[in-house]
Amino acid sequence: MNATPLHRWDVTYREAVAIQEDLRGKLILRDDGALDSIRTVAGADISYEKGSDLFFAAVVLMDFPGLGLLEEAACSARVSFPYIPGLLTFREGPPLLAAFAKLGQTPDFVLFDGQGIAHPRGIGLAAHLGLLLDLPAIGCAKSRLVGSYGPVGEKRGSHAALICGDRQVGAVVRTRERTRPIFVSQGHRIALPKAVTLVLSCCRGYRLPEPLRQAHLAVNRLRMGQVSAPHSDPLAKNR
DNA sequence: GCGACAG
DNA sequence: ATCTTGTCGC
Repeated sequence: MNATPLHRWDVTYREAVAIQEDLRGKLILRDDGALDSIRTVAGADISYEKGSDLFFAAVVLMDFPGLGLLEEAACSARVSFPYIPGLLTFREGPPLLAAFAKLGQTPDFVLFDGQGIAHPRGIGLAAHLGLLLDLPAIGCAKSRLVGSYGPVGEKRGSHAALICGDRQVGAVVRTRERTRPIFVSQGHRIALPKAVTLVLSCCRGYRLPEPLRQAHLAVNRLRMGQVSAPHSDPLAKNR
């Protein structure tokens, strides 16, 4: 019955690959009905000090399409899995999921800073975590992991297909003029056209969509040990 | 064997 | 990702 082994994070390289190969088939790459009436969006990011195994993760929840901050959840955690291209999920996944667990509300879709299916085994961080969270998810990477693409138009909103093998695995999107494009790919429960549209509607004059920008700012404030939220200490629930 | 390589 | 200083351009 249970063809899927229990998911584990303390794995070897080989086990991690096996988990990815097992989970990739469970991804849903079509638009989900939940995307018909979007009210909220979340963005998540990680930050840590060089050479340290103490990671900080933050998730911001914003209303959509207004993009006003609704909630912020954060967490710190020890990480031992090294950075290996293609296995980023096993390094950043646990802290990110811990932060999501503290979020009071469930977002209608999530933006991750990493690849969705534009990945060697078709399941990057955004796809993997979208699947585990069972939420529509989109991968927004700042650089390429796999695939090739042609020139991207100069205007905001222009995009080129990201091709890997004989498949389109994503889109290279110009979210801001005179700035390098970002790599958008399906994570889970969403089709590519909608993913591109949503990412663009989350941009507010910056290269990165607002949920990811805010999560990035939040996680860095956190690491710098600053008091950020007006109402609560993001790490208060840890104590 | 060599180059590529999300964060 | 992080480190690191100044600097060029809109």
